[in-house]
Amino acid sequence: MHTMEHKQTNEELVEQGLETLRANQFKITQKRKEILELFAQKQHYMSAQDVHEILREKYPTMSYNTTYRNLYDFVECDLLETTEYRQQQLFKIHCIGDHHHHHFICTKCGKSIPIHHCPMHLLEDELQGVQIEFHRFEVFGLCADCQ
Amino acid sequence: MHTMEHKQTNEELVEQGLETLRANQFKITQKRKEILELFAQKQHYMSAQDVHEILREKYPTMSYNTTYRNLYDFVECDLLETTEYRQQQLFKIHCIGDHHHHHFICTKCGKSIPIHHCPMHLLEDELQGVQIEFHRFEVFGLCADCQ
DNA sequence: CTCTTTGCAAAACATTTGCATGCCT
DNA sequence: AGGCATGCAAATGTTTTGCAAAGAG
Repeated sequence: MHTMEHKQTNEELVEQGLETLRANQFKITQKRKEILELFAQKQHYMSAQDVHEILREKYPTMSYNTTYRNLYDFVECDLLETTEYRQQQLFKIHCIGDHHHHHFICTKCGKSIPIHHCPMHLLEDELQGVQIEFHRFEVFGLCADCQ
Repeated sequence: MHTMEHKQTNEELVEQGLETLRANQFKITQKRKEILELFAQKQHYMSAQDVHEILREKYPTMSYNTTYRNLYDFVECDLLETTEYRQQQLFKIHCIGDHHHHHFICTKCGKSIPIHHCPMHLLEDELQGVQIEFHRFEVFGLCADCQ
């Protein structure tokens, strides 16, 4: 069935990510793999600092810059999606193949829960004459584990 | 008719703002009036820098800090509402009495257009067990004047 | 071997705080 | 007069850039 969606394993997510990087002329480095693995494993929104601290555990010499630049490169490739919260950019893996949706985001741990209602189609009449670039719809609060 | 809403004039908006400040034990200064007048007049989203530059035209000695602190105080009083865009906090006057709504925001000039559809009530079933703090729904793009 | 990636360092930028002076009430 | 508001200056924190050395293909 074409509507049947396959739940991706971490390895598959990482492999798809590497494939995307290759397709975009990026070289495959151990650190890039590590970043992908982290995001495949922990599908929460994380700041560049968060990500960097975790990677430092494994690569104590890794510079913040490497983390930072890779995150933004990954966003360019659509491997990651971002949001901003309290003047910080937060990153999360972008599930390939998932249809358009939004998120509940835990303000404490970054956990995200998909929200499948999107109100965009209701606004065509309200927004005549403007040229829409993008929209964001996010619900913030505490997830069950953080209350 | 109780659904008839009165379109507020700039003066009324400013007067209401001053009243709110008094109610919150803030003193009325010329600069605070000026900030309120600016927001009453130009109901766009503006950064602290934007606001400050405009105020500097009238008060060349005014410090950025005064602008900054007043903006955040006004947010505390619910005189202004905020959003963040490209790592910057943007401020807009909060229309007292207006019912809950969201905005289209022009990425070039900050113009905002109200959107009256809010999808929050549709998500109760999707978001069980979480404690919602707030939500944001914003559509970004170019307004008719900026295309 | 070539071009990309990385580490180190520092610049840029917005936010935020401390303190002395000035102003509203 | 008393306490809040302002100006000045500097600290903070994240983002962003430059350049030389190291690594992937």
